[in-house]
Amino acid sequence: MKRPTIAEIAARAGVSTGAVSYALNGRPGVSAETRRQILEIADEIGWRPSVAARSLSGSRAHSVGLVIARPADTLGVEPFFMRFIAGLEGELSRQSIALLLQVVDDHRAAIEAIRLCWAERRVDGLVLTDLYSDDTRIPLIEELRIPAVLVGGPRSDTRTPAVWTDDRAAVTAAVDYLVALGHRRIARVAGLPALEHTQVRVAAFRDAMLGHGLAEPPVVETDYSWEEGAEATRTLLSRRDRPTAIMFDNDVMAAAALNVAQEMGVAVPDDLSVMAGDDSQLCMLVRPALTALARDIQAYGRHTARVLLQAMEGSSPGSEPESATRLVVRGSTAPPPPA
Amino acid sequence: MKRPTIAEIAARAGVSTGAVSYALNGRPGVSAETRRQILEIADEIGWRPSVAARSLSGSRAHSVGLVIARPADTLGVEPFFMRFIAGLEGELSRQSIALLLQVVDDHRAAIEAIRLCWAERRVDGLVLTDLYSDDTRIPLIEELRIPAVLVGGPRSDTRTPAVWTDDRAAVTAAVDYLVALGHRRIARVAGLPALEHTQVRVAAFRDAMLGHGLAEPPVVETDYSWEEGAEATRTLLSRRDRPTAIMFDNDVMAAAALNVAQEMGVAVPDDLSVMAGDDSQLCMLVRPALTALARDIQAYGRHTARVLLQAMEGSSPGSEPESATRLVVRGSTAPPPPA
DNA sequence: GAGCGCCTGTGAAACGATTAAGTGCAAGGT
DNA sequence: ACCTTGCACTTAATCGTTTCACAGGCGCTC
Repeated sequence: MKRPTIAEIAARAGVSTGAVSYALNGRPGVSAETRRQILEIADEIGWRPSVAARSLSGSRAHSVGLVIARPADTLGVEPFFMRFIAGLEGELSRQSIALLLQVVDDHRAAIEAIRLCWAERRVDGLVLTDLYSDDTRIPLIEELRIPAVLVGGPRSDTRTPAVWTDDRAAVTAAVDYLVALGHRRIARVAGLPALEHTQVRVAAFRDAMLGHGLAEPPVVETDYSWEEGAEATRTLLSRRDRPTAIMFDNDVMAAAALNVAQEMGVAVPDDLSVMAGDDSQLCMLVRPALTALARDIQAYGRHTARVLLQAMEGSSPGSEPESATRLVVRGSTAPPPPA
Repeated sequence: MKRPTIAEIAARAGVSTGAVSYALNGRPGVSAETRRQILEIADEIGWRPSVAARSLSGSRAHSVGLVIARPADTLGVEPFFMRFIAGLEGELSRQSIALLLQVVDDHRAAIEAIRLCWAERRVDGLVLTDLYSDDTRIPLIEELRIPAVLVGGPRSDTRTPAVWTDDRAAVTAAVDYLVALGHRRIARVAGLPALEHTQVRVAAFRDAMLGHGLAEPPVVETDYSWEEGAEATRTLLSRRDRPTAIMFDNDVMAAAALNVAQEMGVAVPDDLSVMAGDDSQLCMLVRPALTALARDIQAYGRHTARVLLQAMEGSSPGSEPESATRLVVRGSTAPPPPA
C-alpha cells in the first residue's frame, strides 16, 4: 500500500537511484537494456514521481495559478470563466501541469493571493484576467519576476506577454452592420469603466460611429449586472432622441434590456435592435433570440495556456490576437423603423 | 531576489534551523525572547514556507482536488460550478489549502485524473461531484484510501462522508405547492438518469404525486441540455392529457420550455405552469420569470470544504443535509385553467 | 601498450522544511 | 556533593528526486 519510490525501483533493478532517474527522464547515461528494464519495473509497480520531491529538487512547482477577483455572486452568471478554464486546463494537463484556482473578493485580496502562492512556491506562473487600465498586479509580477500572461492585453506599459481578442475589430464590424441596416442613433451600454477592455471597446465604438459621419453616441457605464443593464436601457429609451439600436457589453444586460423594452412598449427588433457583447445559451433562450458577438472561449483558454508555458520556459512569446470574433445574427436586430 | 529560507533566518538570528522551525510553528522548545526575534526576522524578510519542502517532509500536499467530468461546452451554462467553487475555495484558503481544478471530458478520464494526481501526491483529498448511481470512483477512492467528500450523497454503499441538499423534501414541497394551486396533471422533465440525484428526485416526485392520490405522472429523461428540454416539452404538450404544470430539473430546460410553449400557443402561466429546478439569473431574465427551487450554492461549497477538511484529519464526519432548498415563486406558475 | 575518449554507471550533495534524539546548563532536592 | 528535572537549544536524519563529479571498463588510435 505504500507509495513506490525510485529507490524501490533501483533496488529491484539492482542499480542506483541516479541511474533510475536518468532512465525515467529519458536522459543519456544508461544503456538501452537497463532503461527498458527500469521502465518496465516502474510501470509494473505503478510508480509516479512525487511532485513535492521534484519541485524541491528542480525548483519548479509544476502548476500555474489563476486568481479570479470577483464578488462570488456575479461569478456564476458569466459563462466565460468555466469555458476559459476548461480550455486552459486541457492544454496544461497535457504537460502534467496543474491549475491552482483561487477566487477572491477584490483586487487587494488578489494581490495578497498572488504574493502568497508565489512565496510558497506553489506556482510557476500566473494567468491574469480582468485587467484594469492601471493595474497594480503588473508591477507586482514584474518586481517578483513571475512568469505570467495577461488576458485582455496588449499593453504598452509592460513586456509581459498577453493574449487578447481583437475587440476593436469586433465592435467596428458590429457598428458597420447596424449602420448598414440603416441605424443612425446607436447607443452603447458598457461594462466596468476601469477595465482595460471596456475602454478599448468604447473607444472603438466612438471611432466607428464618427467614422460613419455620425454624431458622438451615448455611452452608459455599468457593472455588467442585470440591474444596471436594465437601468441603463430605461435611461436610453427615455431620451428624446431615443436610439434605434443598443449594443451591450455582455449578454446578461442585453437580456435585461429585452424586458425593459417590453415594459416600455418598445418592440424588439421593430423599434429597437439589441445586440449582446457575449454569446451564450442565454442569447438563444430569450425571445427574441439575441444577436451577439461570439468567440471561441475555450480556444482562447488553450491559447492562453500555450503562451504562459512559453513564458515559463523563459522565451518572451509575441503577443498576437486570438482568432476574430464573429457576429451571430439572431432575431433581436433589424432595420430601424422608418423615420 | 532569492527566496528566503529558514536557514537564512537561522543565520540572522544566530540559532539553528531546528529552533527556527519550532518558533515558526508555535511549538515549545524556544524561549519567548528568541521566538519573538525569529518571528520578527521572518516577517521582515518576507519568509513563507515552501510547500514543496513541507509536503515532502510532512507528506501532505496542502491542496485538494476537484475533478469535473463534463463536456466543456455544457460547463459554461451551469452557474452551479463557479459558485460552488467560490464557496469551496473561500473556506479552503483560510487553512492555506489550495484547490487543484481539473476539467476532463468523461468518466474514464476522471478516473485517470484521480489516479494520477493522487499518485503524484498532488492532493490530500478530493471533492467528487456528479455522482452516478453505480459510480466507479467510489471503490477507487476507497481502495486508494483517498480522503474525499461526495457531493450529492448520502449513499448506502460507502462510508465516505457526503454532503447533500435534501432533494426529496424540495421536490415534495414543490409538488405540494402545485397541487395546492389546483394542478392535477403534473409532469417532470428530469436530467441524466444515471446521476444519483436524478433518481432521488424522480422517486420523490412519483411518491409525492401518488401521495396526493394522483395517477402515475409522466417523466421524461434528458441530458439537461436546452435542446432536449425543448424536445421533452414538445412531447409533453402534444399528449392528449396535456399536463397543466411541468417541473424541470434545471433552469436552462425550463427557459427552453417557455419558448416551446409560445411556439405551440400555450400560455404560461395561464395554460401551463413551469417550474425550474435550479435558480439563477436566467430565471429572472426570461418572461415570464421562472418560479424556481433555489439554494445557497456558495454555502454548499463552504460546507463541502469543511467536511472534506474533517475527513482529511482522519475523523469521519457525519453526513448531514445542507440547509433546505427554498421555493422562489415568480411569474411562471399559477392555478391551472378551469377544466 | 600507453593514452585517450566514450559509455555506463555509482555516490553523494543538494533542495527546504520537520522532528526525534541528544547536549549542555542551571535550578532544585536530598 | 551528587542526582534529578526541565528548559533551550543543536544535531542529524528524513522525505523523494535531480544532478554533478567521478570511476571503471572497453575499444580505438598511434
